[in-house]
Amino acid sequence: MCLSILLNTKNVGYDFKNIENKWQAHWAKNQTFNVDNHSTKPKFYVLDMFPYPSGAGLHVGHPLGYIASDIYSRYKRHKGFNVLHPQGYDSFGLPAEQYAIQTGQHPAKTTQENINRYREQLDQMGFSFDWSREVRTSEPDFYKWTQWIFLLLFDHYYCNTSNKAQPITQLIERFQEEGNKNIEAVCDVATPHFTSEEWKEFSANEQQELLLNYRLAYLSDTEVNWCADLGTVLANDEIINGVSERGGYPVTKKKMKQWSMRIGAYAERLLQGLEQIDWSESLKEMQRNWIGKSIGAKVFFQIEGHNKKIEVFTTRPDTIFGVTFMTLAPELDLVQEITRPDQKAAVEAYIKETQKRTQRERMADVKSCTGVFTGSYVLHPFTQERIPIWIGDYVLADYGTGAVMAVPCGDQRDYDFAKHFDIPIKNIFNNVSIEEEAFTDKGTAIIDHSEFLSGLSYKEAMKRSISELEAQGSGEGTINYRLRDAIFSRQRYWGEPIPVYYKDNLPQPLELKNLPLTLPEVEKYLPTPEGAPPLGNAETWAWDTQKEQVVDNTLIDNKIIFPLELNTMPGWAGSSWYFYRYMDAQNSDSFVGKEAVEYWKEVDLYLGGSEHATGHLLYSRFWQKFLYDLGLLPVEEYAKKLINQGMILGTSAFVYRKPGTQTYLSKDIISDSEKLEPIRVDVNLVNSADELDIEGVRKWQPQFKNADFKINNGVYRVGREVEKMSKSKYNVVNPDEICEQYGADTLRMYEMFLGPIEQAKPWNTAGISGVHNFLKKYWRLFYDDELLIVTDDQPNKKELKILHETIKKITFDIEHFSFNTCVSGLMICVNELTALNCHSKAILSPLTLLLSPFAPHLASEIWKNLGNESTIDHVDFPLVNEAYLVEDIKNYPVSFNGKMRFTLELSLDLDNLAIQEAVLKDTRTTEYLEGMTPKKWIIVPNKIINIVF
RNA sequence: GCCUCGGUGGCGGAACUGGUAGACGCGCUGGAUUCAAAAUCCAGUUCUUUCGGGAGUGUGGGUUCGAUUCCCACCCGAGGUACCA
Repeated sequence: MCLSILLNTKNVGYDFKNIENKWQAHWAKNQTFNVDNHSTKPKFYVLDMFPYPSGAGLHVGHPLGYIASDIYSRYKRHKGFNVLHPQGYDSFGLPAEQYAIQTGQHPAKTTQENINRYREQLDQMGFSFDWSREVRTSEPDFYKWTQWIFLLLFDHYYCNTSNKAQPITQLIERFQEEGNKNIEAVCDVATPHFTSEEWKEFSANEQQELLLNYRLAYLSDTEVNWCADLGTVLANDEIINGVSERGGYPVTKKKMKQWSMRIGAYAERLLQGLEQIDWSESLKEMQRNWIGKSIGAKVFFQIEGHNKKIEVFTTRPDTIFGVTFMTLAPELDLVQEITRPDQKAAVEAYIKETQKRTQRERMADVKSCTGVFTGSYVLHPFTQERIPIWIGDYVLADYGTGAVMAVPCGDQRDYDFAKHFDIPIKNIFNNVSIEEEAFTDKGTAIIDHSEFLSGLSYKEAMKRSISELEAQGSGEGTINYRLRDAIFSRQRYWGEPIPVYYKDNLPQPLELKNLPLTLPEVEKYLPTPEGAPPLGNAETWAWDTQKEQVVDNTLIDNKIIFPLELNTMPGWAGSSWYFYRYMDAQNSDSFVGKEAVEYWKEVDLYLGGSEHATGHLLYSRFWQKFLYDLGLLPVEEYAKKLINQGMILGTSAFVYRKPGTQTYLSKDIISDSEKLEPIRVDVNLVNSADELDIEGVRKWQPQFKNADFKINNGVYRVGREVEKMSKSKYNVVNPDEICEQYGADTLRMYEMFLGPIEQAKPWNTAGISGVHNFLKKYWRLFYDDELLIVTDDQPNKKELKILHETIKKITFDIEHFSFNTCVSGLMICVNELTALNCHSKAILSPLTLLLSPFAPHLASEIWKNLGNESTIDHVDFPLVNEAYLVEDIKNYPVSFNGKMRFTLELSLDLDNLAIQEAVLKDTRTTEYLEGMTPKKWIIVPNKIINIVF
């Protein structure tokens, strides 16, 4: 017994613990991966999406992308590049705030603790980060510049003539000269026209209000999900079935004055920019769809007996004669104005109902058809027919104008609505039946019963209807984007303060020299009893315009001292530009120094999850384009290439409780008819055969202390389910334990071996021993126990072939981010060399370099023991010598007449590239080829052979 | 609902532009070594079979001499859906 314990604890041969401690200390001491902004080497910037430091610590899903980017960074260093590979923390966020609400601890404190834990875990895995450039979005030194960018956005408008952002001062000058009638600028729809004289007569406040309609950061009334009981605004994410996830309180829509970003101004450029970047086609497609460009027309419908017109956007102006009703989004202000007294009650009730539904529910629900008639009519622009106005929640207020002209014969949604409410349907298509469903095929449509449009195709009718609408002033051709302006206010504590104070209810920006405007201390992190954001709890949160500093609220006189903004910025603010800060993290004069940004320019490889496709990855492109317009950044797209890593899923474990009892049935003795409550248990209490550690569970949670576990054949078997890895699901697997048991190199290789980097996959430690065994086997190529057994023997051709095949494969696979097949390739190589009993230094030395990006600790140790003076980290990667590969290639893929392919076994006369003998290997095709005699053979070594008949 | 991605042995996955499906690893089976265990090594392992073969890459069709790969329809799973990060 004693003996076996002794033997088990002694690590024979590959002692990963010592090796890893040694090299991590070496890297830290020598700052091996700190990178210089002045280098003669070509630059390469590898960026990870920085983590949010959560209280659960880093789990095995986090490092997946970091390992991949680290492999690539190390590879690039071996290829002679000056590699910038930084890391930092996206340290503002909701969870820290919620923890603060529960415990009263300052979020800065818990964030710092979490960061310390993350750092420890990251260091343990041997990443080659340049930590001297670390950034944290919640540090005043960093958010000073986030606030500065906000001020820049506030100070600019989007000029459609120069097609870029321009200073607001320029706009003011033009207003003074000519008013706003001829100005091509992106602004709010409702902005009235004024002349130069009128502008000059406006009061200063009136002018400021008008300018807000043009600023890229602006204030406007926006709808939010309001939960009165929690006293806070909720994300759609936090709402389940119309009630809050926490507590189950009702949620309603509420209008609030909020900061927004005019991202819509950049819609077209965000779309066009996708063409220049090497991102996956699927991700670009997601962004395209999110931006949602559609070409169509605005049409104005005169409201009967009213001086107003309703503006609609339609992609099908060709079907304008098929309009039989109009639908408005229930939340439009206009609805109140036009509702007739006899419909008032029904409309009000309907609006109330809609307020309970989230937008997502409304979009997801296509089956039920709901709506109410307002009692009012609009007039058709061409026929002057009366068209009833309805409201319906399938129309969304923030897409287009929130109003649609309904053409039931040409749109299925309108068709269903018309059928349901018995509204007439007009068929305006030639020779098409609309008895069963709407006719939506644009390709074959011929318009009929439509005056001047009759007989025209879709394309012709589109053109003609737009020109007719324009001629009579009741519409115009236009382009609409689905992309909405981004709401920028958050009623939270733990975010960047918006550097603005209010004078006469108008926002006044601070200046750069006043930044950072640091977060005030508060007693409570909840909203105030009056419903103001948490910053409303601060006692020192007023701006003294003379002293230019934050002072006590009691001093507010609205002459010199004014109240500061209470909202904070959203999570995406800091993450929209952090990658530039890494280039020059210590710079206190600028967000990034000119020299640094000229050198690094842009990110060459960006790695992160695809869940950010339409959030972070769009917002950051928007800010990039804006800062580029101002001449602050050298490129319009910041990330040349992007790889999305798939999420690692956890395998949760369940025990099954009989309702109302403390009896739990083993999974294998449950009959189908039994209704049981599945309860999650910690996956760490279950072994690989799904057997539960019953005693462990009893200790784990009090509810199981006296539970009755019904076992089968002596074991309790749990149920399994794959879902998102999360602390609350008790399925988190921590990398620390694996590092402890197998070492970081094994963890790194195993995570890569698990599958393609871009694919989502469940975490399963079952195969980890295979990778660990590989590293042990690798070690044994070099050492007999502790003694180096590498020889100076000349390698034979077979060994050289194995090595060069592997070099070729690894190089190709790293460059294509196929790290799982890299690991396989290395395994095959080591197996073959072991079988040949190869210990030749000429083979093993380059092989060490191949291993280095994947298992850097082990590679470093071996490299040093091979007698190399320099450490392995910046040594040249081995090059493939094709000569070793060509030699005995026998199997060539063959194509006939450039079309068919199969395999041919050839004996080649390599000197003349002539075929000596050819044997068809693929017998299934011989039948087809019978009687055909080749006229010409075209041979390209290592490529395809073409045979022309 | 909509957008994007995925579905291959008991498991993770491989298969380059359509050409011997299941590389590599796990697990399992048998063997060697060992007093025994660990570790290591060797052999086998898609299913089925009357041992001739037959079936097989989510389902149903299509294109092709030939389909995991291309096209159409469907089913299931994951991510996103605008205040989680």
